[in-house]
Amino acid sequence: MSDAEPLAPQYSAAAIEAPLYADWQARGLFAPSTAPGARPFVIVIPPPNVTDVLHMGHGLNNTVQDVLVRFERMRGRAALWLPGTDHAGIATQNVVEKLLAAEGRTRFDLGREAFVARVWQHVRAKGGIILQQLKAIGCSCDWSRTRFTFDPAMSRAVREVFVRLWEEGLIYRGYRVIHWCPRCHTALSDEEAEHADVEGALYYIRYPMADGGEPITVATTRPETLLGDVAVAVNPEDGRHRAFVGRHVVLPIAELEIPIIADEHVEAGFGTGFVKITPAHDADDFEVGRRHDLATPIVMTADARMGDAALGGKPGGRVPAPLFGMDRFEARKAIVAMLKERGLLEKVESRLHAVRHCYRCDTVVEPRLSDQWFVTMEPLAAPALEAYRQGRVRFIPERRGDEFEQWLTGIRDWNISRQLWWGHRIPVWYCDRCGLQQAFREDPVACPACGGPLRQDEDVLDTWFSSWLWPFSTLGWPEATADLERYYPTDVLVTAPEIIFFWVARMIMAGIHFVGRVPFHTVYLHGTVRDTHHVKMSKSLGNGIDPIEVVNRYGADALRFAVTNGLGVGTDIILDPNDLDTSFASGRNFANKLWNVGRLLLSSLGDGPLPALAEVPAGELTLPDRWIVSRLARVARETTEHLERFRLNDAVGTPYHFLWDDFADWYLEEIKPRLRDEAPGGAAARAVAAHVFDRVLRLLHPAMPFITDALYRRLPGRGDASIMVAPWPGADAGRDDPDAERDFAFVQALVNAVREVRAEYGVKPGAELKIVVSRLAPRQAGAIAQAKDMIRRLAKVGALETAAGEASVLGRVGSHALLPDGAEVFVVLGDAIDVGKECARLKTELTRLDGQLAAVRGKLGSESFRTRAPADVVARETEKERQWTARREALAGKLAALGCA
RNA sequence: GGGCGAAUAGCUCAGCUGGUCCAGAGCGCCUGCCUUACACGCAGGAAGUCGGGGGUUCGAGUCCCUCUUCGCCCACCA
Repeated sequence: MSDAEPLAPQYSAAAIEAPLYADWQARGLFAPSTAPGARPFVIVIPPPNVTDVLHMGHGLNNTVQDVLVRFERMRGRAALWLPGTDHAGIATQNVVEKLLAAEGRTRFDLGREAFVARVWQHVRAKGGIILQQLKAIGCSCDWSRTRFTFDPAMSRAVREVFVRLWEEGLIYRGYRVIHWCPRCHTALSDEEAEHADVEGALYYIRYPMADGGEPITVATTRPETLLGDVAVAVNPEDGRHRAFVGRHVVLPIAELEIPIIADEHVEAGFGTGFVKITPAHDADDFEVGRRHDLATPIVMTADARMGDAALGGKPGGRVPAPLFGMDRFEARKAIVAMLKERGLLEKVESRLHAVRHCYRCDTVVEPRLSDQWFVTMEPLAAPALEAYRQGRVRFIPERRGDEFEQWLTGIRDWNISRQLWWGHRIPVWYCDRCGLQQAFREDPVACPACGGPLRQDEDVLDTWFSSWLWPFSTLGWPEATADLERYYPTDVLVTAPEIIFFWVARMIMAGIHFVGRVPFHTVYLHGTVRDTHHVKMSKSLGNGIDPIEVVNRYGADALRFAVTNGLGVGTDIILDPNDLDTSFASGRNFANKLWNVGRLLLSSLGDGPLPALAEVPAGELTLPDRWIVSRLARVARETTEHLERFRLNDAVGTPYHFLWDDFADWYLEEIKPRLRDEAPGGAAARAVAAHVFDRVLRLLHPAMPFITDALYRRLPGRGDASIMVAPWPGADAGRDDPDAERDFAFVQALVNAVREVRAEYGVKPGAELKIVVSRLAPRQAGAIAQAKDMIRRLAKVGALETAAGEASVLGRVGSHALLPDGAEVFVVLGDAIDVGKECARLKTELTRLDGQLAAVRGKLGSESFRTRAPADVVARETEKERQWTARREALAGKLAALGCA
């Protein structure tokens, strides 16, 4: 890739992107600058699951990060974007278990060691594909620092953190009801058990009184847990039922006598007022049971089949033979049928209710009583809340901070143990001889207390227990490395809002607790990629768009343009998976436009070095030159500000419209004749065009890295320098020139007016017209004089006359159009004129003007407006009224002259 | 059940501190052009009661209330 190669006539993303990426890598441009004084700017990637393949969500997430990183790199920061992957405990284990299932085996057939080896084998063979795919979309990550949450170094950080928390007394073992996924065979945290509405039923079941009295009725959505009931509870304040407390009922099917108790937990007004208490199968009931010292019989196995845990693998006890081994949902039906048969089913009401589901496999989660490891979160949450309230970490959009705050305020302890094999094994050892139970930094050989043999806890840690350390474990913590010193804390975290609690909040807590500083000052939460029905894109729903396919068809730049251009702060991205052409048309079109602008310029700029803009004598700059340079100044400022405010849509849209609407449609059209050999003004035009194009390429580079670099390198005098490290256009990008902007706007209005008349009257495209521009202010006359050739060419005008006052050419042979500040243009059409049509045209204009005038006069006529509105607003309205009145008079004059009715 | 957000052209969205926005863009649509950078283009154009209703204000797409519809987050009423 060098500037010696000519630009291909046809833009081909495929032809430029891969070689450029290889070149960036070969030059080491992704490593943070070591220039003295370069302040670091750091982003750590939200590590995708190691076995993931890129989907649009990743495409969006990583494009945003790359835009920010490239922007700051160009601004001279020592930009580091640290990449990596997550071992993703449950997800990855599931993937390999599925592979085994295809072979007709389970992980238990292999055993723990062989299974873990198998997962590693899979990860080594198939893992990390996604990192290669990130390269295809142009991500400028420092690949030399790639991390994996299961790397030895990361594992060491995990171990250190666990032991520290242990030493601080913040880790404890708890026997309680947790969320259990019967399919994944593991406990889940509260966050991993997601609510989803399910069409269910409320079953009203009669429990006969042990003393033969009238049966009571209990309402439940989960009849299958009935066998685990140990009591029926009523609210102590419930007048209707208070008398029942202390009596006993006969638990149906199990045929056991259980007491009726009183507990605050029961809502008196709800249902029948009687609630079955099943401590081993419901978290609330567990608390009730604890308060009343009740037994906790387990009647379901780990895979959610009926079975009395007390009896091991045998039927009996609370679970009678016909139900034994039955799946929970089958059992629900069976138990309901049995109750019905016995006349104990009073009624069934269908009901929509929220049921928790496994976030990895979507199986309905089963509350399960078991021993698990927990982290006491409150002491970690308090400093995080304080940091947030002090503004040491902010959220974009801001409202997401409220969610964060709310969650931290009511934080619950974190269940960190998983009954999986793929993950960081819990570093706790047990001594069966002396009962020691302790966490170790290094694997122990024998019990430090009694010298007896030790066995390690079988469970592994929640995958998020390694993720929450990511911003500092990746930089070498717990070692005091140079990287940690230089790059921590990081700057911005870019991620999806659904991960705030899983990850963002915990990283903030961990950063403060273990390193002493918030891990990033800004959390930018972008939207979700959805289809045209606003359904989140996902592989399982089949409504996804494969970003790699988009790259192959339209290029990474088109992909990136499309996602950033559609990205308002906090809004979702809607794309149509059934119409890639439409979804990515604007990006593809724009890339093509850029390419062709490049072709035009490169064929005209010559090979020699061009003078810098500053070296062109001011006197040689024409009105269009000054105009485009002034526009550029503003566009550079605005683009910078949009990026600083994370308004990516505007950050892309601003240079897009400048390049297309101003630079290509007007400026390039204007300078075409000047670009011909030896044409007057050519030197200035070349210098200005090269300057402006160079700068707009830089402004677009963060969003469209490939095509901008491909073009930039070929600009004269660039040698082979990459735009990646070209300075970001600052105050020196252009030169503000309000006069030039106003004058050029007038010229544009004139050209547009003539074009409209041409279209209106169907004038042949090639035909040159005569126009007379009249009622000109001196400044406007000057503008026309400066842009005469351009007006002739762009409006196809053969003869251009100007007049300070009223034009002498009037009558029924042309069309009038009004220009800014009272000027007007008369387009001579000769016989082509249609008086009726012209009258209609002018009348439409008059009607519109009258409407505006009425509005502004209404305002000015209002006493309250003149006294209460700010003086500058009143002045503005007064000026409007003056101008519009003048226009109206001019229009009325034309109508009269034409003899319109 | 609690909290939050959004409703602007056929579609996807801008419209940032209420007044130069007589309501904008991209895609789509209509008309005319292959004008030697680009038809993935050029020029022109049609298209919106700014979800409904009420209010605040001299003035509201922009602020407040309410209704409707979508969406998100949280949640132990079985």
